Amino acid sequence: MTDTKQRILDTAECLFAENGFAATSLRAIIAKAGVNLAAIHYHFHSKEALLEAVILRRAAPANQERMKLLDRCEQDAGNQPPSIEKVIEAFVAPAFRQARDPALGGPVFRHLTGRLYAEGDMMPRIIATHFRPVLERFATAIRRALPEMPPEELMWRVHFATGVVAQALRGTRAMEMFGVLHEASNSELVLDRLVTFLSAGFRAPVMKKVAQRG
Amino acid sequence: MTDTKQRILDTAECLFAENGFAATSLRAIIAKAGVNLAAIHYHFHSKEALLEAVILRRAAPANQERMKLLDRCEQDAGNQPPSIEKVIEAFVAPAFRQARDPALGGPVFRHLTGRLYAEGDMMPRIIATHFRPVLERFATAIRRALPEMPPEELMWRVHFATGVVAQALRGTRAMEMFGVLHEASNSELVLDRLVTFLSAGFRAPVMKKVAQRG
DNA sequence: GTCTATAACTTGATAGAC
DNA sequence: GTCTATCAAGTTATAGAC
Repeated sequence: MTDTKQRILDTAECLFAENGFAATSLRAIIAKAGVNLAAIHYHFHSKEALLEAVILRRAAPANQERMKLLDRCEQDAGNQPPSIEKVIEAFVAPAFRQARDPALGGPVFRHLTGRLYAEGDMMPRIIATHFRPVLERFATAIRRALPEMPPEELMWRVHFATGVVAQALRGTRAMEMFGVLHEASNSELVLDRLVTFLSAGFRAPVMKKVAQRG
Repeated sequence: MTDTKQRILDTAECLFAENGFAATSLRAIIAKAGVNLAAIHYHFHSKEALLEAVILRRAAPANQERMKLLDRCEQDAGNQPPSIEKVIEAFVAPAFRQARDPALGGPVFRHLTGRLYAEGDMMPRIIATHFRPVLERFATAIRRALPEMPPEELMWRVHFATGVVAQALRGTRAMEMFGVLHEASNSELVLDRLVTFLSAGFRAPVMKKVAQRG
């Protein structure tokens, strides 16, 4: 990959994560990257295709790792389904591992992922294309880990959990707003905290009011 | 309030919720509202001031109701702090109540709130101005409801919970992506599900690994 | 592959008639 | 209060020289 192309990808990743897709102009990217405007259209075709390239570069390996981790969980568990803790960790860990590796852009892409998850409907095509297979596989694993849970209830919990993951990935700037000191958000501890919080939510007994209606 | 002004507010609310702030042009608003471009600049001063007006119109009464509900919880509980369930419900219920009232714009503003929560850092000034007092009051209530929880851990759980609330408010379009049938998201049941999920997350025992480090 | 130049269009904002 | 007309700047994208 040429140096120019890579610098464009890096800079775009950074600015999309920082300001969002719509609010980031190509000219802001070329200014920070020190490249020519036409170079973007040469290497990528359009602004949207650039975003897709940015996503794919990091999401593809992360999603492969997610699948591999889930494979291993299911092997280790033998005939039984893996616990909800293991499934959640398999899904979230790759993003944190990536964030700790400067060669993979450090925490920048994690922020971008968080933003994309959170905006969600803003770029449904891209999300659906590159995340759907992984998400469906994990949805199945979650169903198997909690076979007693009514499907409708489980769907809602997955929905809620998506919000947690997005928030956790996006980082802690929201917390800083309140002037709270806190540990680095790529700490291993955050992953543990996340798994604890989510697993408890998933395992919570179904409310009677809800269960009666189905 | 003039009819024009109100139509601008309604339409802007709708489009900001649908497409985000940056991606919504003033001309898209005037087209859908059937008003003149200059009218926006006459009634509001700028695009950003329009957003703030949109937010304030709904957030102010909702936040007042949040405070009132929390007051009542604390009265009912006497000397003891109210349970985490009650605190969470006091915070979230007004948004759902508002969403069920067509006179208050129905679910539209709830979607917008969810988006603002989720984008978070995108409009920190507005969020900080209009939500900070409420959030600080509720943070205190949560601390009192869970006095055993180490403050650092609690901060993270509040951070995670913010993501859940944002996701729940934003609605279910992310779920629809997977073709799942589901009940209406302004159902009373969703509120119960949300409270159940979040309370369980908050009450989860602190992991040993985390507790050791503080 | 990289550049300049520019087309073609959209944006937020304003001036001034009515 | 509401309109038309317009500004100045910024946008994505392209054509064509090198």
